Amino acid sequence: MNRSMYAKVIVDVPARPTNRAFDYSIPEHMRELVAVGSRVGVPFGPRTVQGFVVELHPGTQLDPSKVKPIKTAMDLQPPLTEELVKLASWISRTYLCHEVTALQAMIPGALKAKYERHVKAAEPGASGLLPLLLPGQEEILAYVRRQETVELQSLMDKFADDAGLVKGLLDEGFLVEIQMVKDRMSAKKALTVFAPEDPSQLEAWLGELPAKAAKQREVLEHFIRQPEPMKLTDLLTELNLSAGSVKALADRGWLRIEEVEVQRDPYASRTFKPTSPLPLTPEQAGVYERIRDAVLSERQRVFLLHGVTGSGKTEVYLQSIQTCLDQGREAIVLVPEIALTPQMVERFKGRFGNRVAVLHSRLSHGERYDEWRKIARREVSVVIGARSAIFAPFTKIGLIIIDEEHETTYKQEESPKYHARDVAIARAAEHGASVILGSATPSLESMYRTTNEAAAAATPERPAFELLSMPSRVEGRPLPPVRIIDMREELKSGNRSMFSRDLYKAIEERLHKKEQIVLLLNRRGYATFVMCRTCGYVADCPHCDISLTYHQSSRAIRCHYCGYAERELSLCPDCGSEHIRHFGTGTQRVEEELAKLFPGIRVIRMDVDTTTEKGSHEKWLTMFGNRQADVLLGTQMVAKGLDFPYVTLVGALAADSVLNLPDFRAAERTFQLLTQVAGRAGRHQLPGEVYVQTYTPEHYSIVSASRHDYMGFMRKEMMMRRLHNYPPFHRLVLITLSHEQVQLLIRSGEVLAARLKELAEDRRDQGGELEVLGPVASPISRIKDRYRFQCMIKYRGDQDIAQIVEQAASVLEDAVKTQKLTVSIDVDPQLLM
DNA sequence: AGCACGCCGACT
DNA sequence: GTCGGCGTGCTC
Repeated sequence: MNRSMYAKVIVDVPARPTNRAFDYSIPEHMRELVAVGSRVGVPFGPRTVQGFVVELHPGTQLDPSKVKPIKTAMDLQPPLTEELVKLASWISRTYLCHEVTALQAMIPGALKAKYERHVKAAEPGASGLLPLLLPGQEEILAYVRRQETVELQSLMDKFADDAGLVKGLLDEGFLVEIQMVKDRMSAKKALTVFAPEDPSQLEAWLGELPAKAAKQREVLEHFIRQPEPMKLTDLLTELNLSAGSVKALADRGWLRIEEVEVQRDPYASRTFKPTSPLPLTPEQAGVYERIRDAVLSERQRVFLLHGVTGSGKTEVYLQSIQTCLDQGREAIVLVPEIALTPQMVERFKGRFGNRVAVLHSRLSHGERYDEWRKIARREVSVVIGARSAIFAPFTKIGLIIIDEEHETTYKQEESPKYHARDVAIARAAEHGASVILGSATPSLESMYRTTNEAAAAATPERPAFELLSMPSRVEGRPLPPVRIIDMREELKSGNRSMFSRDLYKAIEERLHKKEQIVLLLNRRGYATFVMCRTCGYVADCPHCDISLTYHQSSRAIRCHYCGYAERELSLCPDCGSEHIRHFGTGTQRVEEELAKLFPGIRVIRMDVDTTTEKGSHEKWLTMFGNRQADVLLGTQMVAKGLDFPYVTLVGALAADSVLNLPDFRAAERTFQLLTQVAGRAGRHQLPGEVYVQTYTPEHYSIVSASRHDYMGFMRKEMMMRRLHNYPPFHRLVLITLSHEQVQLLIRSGEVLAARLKELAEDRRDQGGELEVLGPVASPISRIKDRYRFQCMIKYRGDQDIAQIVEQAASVLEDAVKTQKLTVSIDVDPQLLM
């Protein structure tokens, strides 16, 4: 039997006309290496590109003479499972991205293709070429001959002035091009020494050694004592010898030296204290039993676990995972990047030991790749990680947990703009797995899906959720009392400081009692904007539509969108006045103020400016945990998941900072943030207290948060959303156009909106609810010198929105191609910026 | 996305 | 007459 085989390949060319599978034949010798999910190098037009095999067929619809063979097979084992390949197609249809973009998102960065173009000199006289060389070409050719092969780019760089000559040599065949598609990184390998299978042989050989070969003798004796394979470098250091002696033994065939893959284990040097399951409270037990039954049923079930902060959700997760593992299945746990702290990792490693792989953005390329390989080889059965860990290449998933499910980090802001929650539900359907969405403040979208109304409209694609509740904290500790402080009153009484009198007193008291304080201010830098008091000039970013933020430490004003920075202003660039003032308060300024008000106070500031360095996040938290600081001051990142027993005071310095954002979710975000940060206080023996400073003390999000009243907030917010046709009642698609020229942008926006409105009209005639808003300038109307306009589609139910959006977007195809207009489509956007 | 092919202006 | 500009169209 010698029937040919064909592969359908999605090539790594993210463009509309190439967003489909291309057929390739599989050469005989590659049959074993090419499977669904493999990466292959394929000829595509005049070049070679990487692609993913998505189907295998015994035949092809095309004229077989047009079908080219696959050039290289890049993997021994396909990095993607068939299920993931299918999922990529679902993602591309659901979120309107190129299929290859979805596939790329599923593999670690280390496996992203790296294209290399090399050249070598042609065989002299091979084709009877006459040496008709231009001046200078001889020199280039000689250079290439000396190097054997040269990377094309480096050759071009070296002979930059004569790029045309290089091209000429290539065209006329004096130079031959070799294209390579390579991994960006391969597994780390180490030479490893192996003893023979039968160790008694070593004893015999020991006698055969010449008397003077003392070092070789030592090596043999070592392997008699310890026959396990050993890394060559370790062996050399341990026995203090040179590689020669080991090689001599290998040459005799007594020992074997081989390259073996080694793993970079970021947690290798750490030991984790094993923990055993804790006894569950009746409340936890009730929830756990529901989940256990669902996991054992091997059917897709989605639970929304609403548990107040400190109700012991993590223990329920751990025991549910245990059930899943006992069944021989695997589990994925997603946590927000920021919550992926050593505290969290420790709990999982402590319970499941080396069956856990950890994936987060702070790992190096190589470390991340190695953790991923452990998953691919099924050496682990639990993955804990940030958003992209949802693509863990497991084959028998029993349980997927998304902790803090309301967090916006689960929505990827770049293409593919997927939501990990929806991907989790889709994977669960394939695996017959259960999903737990856990939160103290569930998103309205998830909460809505536990209602009867949603259940009635449920489809296999969008199943209804089951609500589980844990309303009490473990050991009956009360939620801390929350005091709302009206900052308008403070101002009236002449207090212009960022600390209200009550908060000031409370801080003083904690310092006295040697207890700890967490302060939240959702704004980094020193001041929000810089203004001249004489003429009103405000320092704006020259590339974005946003004011510059003053940073005390670098004495610079910076743009938080594009990174533009300039030196602080001493004189107004417009009027030359010296009256430059910094308005608004950022974390840096609070830090300074604390030092002034409470001499000797020890403050740890945590924001993106102090936590970019690898391991810094952990370092600060460890310091705070060891009570080496009195105050932990920071942005959102201090609100999540931290658990320190001596924290008895939490202060939210500007509760309305999020509330005033131009986003329909502003109230929800405010409620979530306040609830989360309040949950940091009084988690252990010492009772806690929370102060919320605000200029809008009557707003329902702030009042509800102060009463720990999620249900009250949720009902009120649901009403608002229903009234304005916002999610969860309607769904959204945001289309953002950007271009350097406003005029072209406005024109394109109008063309797009007109087409959308036409299509919406048709749809409404058929009974669909769908409205089109815009075009309007985006809230941030310019970023990095590009203006931005947006259109929004609000629609109801399970309409096929993809079709409409694609049809409408196609009217811009010309402008995209010829004018460099960019179109970005965001299905279910989380941010409307 | 690249890259080649193809059709019109300023040069030997 | 040729070199080279970048508009147009295809890639199994």
